[in-house]
Amino acid sequence: FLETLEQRGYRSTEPRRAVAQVIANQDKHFTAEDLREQLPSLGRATIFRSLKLLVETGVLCRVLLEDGDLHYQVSHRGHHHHLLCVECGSSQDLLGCDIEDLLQQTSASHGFELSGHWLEVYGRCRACSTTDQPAELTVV
Amino acid sequence: FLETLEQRGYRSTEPRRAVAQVIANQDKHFTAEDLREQLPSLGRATIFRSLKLLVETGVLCRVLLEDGDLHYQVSHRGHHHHLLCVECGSSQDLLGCDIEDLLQQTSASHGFELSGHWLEVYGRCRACSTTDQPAELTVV
DNA sequence: GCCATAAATGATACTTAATCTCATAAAATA
DNA sequence: TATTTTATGAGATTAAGTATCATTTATGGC
Repeated sequence: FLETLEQRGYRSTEPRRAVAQVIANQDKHFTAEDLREQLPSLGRATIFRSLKLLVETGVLCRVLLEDGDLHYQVSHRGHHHHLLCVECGSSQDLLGCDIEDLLQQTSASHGFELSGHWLEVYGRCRACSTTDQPAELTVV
Repeated sequence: FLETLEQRGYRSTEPRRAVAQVIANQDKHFTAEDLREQLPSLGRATIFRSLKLLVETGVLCRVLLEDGDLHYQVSHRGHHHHLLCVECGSSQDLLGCDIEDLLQQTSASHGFELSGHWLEVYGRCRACSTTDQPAELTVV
């Protein structure tokens, strides 16, 4: 995580190491506030600055929840999408999705020069759809 | 616009008519703040309450801009997506998109029970891609 | 048309999320 | 280790939206 920073000329500081440590332990998407709770010694601004930096460098990506909330999660490199479980809050990455081609065609037919897109997919993960009772509604 | 309200038992009030009037004249997506500027006589809360109501009843839909900003625009009924021009801020609706089927398949192969999705497509509209110079960068 | 009542409004306080400012502290490197 | 540049933290500030509640307004029965 920190390597990317160094490559770009950013310094390896104690707060940034702390942030890296915490996000590495995160198994779900999280908010800036989540980080703050786990890193009470860090200043507000530092948390946000770090998050911004991490998104810019591609270490984190942003996840749009169904209710409009914006969360963060550790990112796989490159463009990808998320399958977000609306019950347990887990997320899987969607890598082999052919949506690009489809969009390219559709856009072109509207005279539109495609430059990017944002896609989030919501549903229930395997674990949650086999148990009828939503086990952990409070997690999200 | 107002018919929907009446059908649901909401009252047709002066402020709501004013909001309906203004959004009908909107040719692009807009923010709550935009409305406020055009309706300075209305209270803050009323604007937000109206917007919320209009989204719930399907008259408006929310649009996620590339930079994460959330805007509103008049909605076509039913599920659809937007082709958003990143230069002039215009948007076209994408109705005949087969993405559902594709997502359904992809999700299933991940053991995922699909329940919904959110898609925004960014690029340049026909007008902006023919002129090399972005005519109105300030609009968005 | 008038009145009672239920709902909507507006002013303002509050909340939440994020950014800005700037003096201080810490890294990197010479 | 001294210098310089960058990052940090505290707190003020902004922005977007929600909550509260007294006042106003629409609506439906009379």
